[in-house]
Amino acid sequence: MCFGSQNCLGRERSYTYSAVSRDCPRSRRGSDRVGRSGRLESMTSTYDLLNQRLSVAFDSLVPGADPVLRPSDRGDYQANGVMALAKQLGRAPREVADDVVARVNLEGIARVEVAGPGFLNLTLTPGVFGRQLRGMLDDPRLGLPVTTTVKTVVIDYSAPNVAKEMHVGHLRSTVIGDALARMYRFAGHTVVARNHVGDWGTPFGMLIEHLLDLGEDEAIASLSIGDLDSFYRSARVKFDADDAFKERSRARVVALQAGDPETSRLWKILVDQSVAYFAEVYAKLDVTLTPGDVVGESFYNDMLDDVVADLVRAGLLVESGGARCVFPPGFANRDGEPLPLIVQKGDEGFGYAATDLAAVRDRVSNLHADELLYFVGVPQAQHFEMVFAVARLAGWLPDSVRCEHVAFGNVLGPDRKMFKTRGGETVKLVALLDEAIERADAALVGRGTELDPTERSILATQIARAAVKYADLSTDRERDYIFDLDRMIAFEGDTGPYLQYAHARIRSIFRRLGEPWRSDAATFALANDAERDLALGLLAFPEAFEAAFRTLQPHRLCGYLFDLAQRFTSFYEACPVLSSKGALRDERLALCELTSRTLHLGLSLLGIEAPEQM
RNA sequence: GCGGCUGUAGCUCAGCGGAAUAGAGCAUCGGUCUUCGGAACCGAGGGUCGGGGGUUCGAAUCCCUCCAGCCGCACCA
Repeated sequence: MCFGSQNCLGRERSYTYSAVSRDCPRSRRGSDRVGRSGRLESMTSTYDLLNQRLSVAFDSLVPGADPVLRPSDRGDYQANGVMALAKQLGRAPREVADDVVARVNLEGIARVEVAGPGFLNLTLTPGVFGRQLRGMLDDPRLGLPVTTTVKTVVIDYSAPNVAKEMHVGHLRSTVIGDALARMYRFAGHTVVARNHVGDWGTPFGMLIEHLLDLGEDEAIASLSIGDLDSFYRSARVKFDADDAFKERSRARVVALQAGDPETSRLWKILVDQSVAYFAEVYAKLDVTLTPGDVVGESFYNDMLDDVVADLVRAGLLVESGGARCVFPPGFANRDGEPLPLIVQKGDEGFGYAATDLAAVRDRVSNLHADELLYFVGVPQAQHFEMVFAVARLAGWLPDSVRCEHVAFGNVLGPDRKMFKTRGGETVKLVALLDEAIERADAALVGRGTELDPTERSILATQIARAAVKYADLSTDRERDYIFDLDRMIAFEGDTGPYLQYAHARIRSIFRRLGEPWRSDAATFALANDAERDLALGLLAFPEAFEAAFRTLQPHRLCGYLFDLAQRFTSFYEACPVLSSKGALRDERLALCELTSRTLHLGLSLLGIEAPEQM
């Protein structure tokens, strides 16, 4: 049975692949180049290059020993693994260090020296700089690899509620989830985005009755302008104050659950209007979610009986206090008694645990997911632990499937309390974005921009989005974070606009250049320290991406990009580009080109635009 | 009570698969500017890494304990 649009949309969609982001360079997949040998080869990052060579030497002393290679302020990189190795071997660290140096082959790659208790400080050769930078220039992916084992990854994020306004609480899930979705797609995986909207449950009785009271046309008009909160609130007020309305609402819930056609039609109106509204918000946020990704709770209605049947068959379902529960081992309530996951409530209704279980089951068995990622706030940590535990007990979730609750902290106001308006209400997401846009626009005006109002408004929107998203993405997900518009929109320091500005300045250089420029002739002498520092920063892009991707922590990529932007502005101050001549000019232009592309790609992986001018 | 998260410079945060002087942004103070976009750059001051123990040649990082704050803990999602 197909209740409504979401269900249909969900099924209509091919399960294999959904939205490609507007700027997600999936189409640019082309890093696999045909090398001199004629084989398909992918660029090896500088870090990997060093690590591979060092590992050979370490491995010859103790199999599998890790060089512990890190960026360094003493050299370009340092390897700290010698001390641990020495301990295992029971030898003096300096002696082991000398031994490693004697065994390692870094010919033409780096100079090594032993320092301190046994550090290996590595200084890259000019030759390796030249080769690696050239490799990046010729690679649209700038050295970021494409996976050789494509996985199907289900990313569950955003999850607003039907007939309810999206508020700041949805911001983090939406922004962080979207960034990871983009990163996964870029890495070559198949992403199935799932927007698990709240489209089912008892509130829908009152919402439908309220819709009828208003009249359909009136209700649609009210919902389509995005005034969801007042719609919901009005329904709630009537429900609390009017017994007759309350009675109608209850009856309506029963009708909805029974699949009454007229009730389903009315329900669908609510859902459709809300989904259309969400799409507007996503567009405003520049997030890749589409209505096709909406697969709400109701989608799983038909599967709940099977979920229960499976649990019964597995002997896991226990009746307790009138409800049907599973007691996964290791969870206790406040009295120290086993804590249940309530699958079916005493009134026989299903709660969110049942839906979440059905979703796991569906995503593994029907979508053939290799990974399940849930971008949901940290307060739900225990809930997900229990759901995953039960799913494993029930056999729906094999160990081979990576399943993670990618939690994030709350959004707090500048007073460190949950972010609310003066009146204590949740802050609408659109109101927040509009405010940011207004401030960005005012900043543009204040700077005496020459853009016409239309261009200016587009730019202000891009800047505002960058400010808000970067602020959210650039700190460790799991911590609560303080939403302070003043700081994030300041355009100074570690902010999205600063990164955009760095990028725009580079683009400006190429605009001034007038003629088209090709990097083919560029070579890298890196005579100036600022040039070398910038180059070193450029080479580190693959590690930064890899770290952010592997740990599902976009803030690592943010930190890298900010560092790169700083290296660039230092270079920009110290090294005139356009007024330099000959090979030096080409070299500097090439560094500009690479920096520009790295910032652009890096930001796009975070879901942040990089305008050509600001 | 049990479980989880957090505590690093005045403020906001990195760093936490242990490593050589604990980093950044903002704010403060001082410099730079007839040159590619000053939304910039260079520099300075500012920290008993919540307290205390322990492991280690070496701890912000690992272990124990205490303190403070936030969150979750049976039919709302």
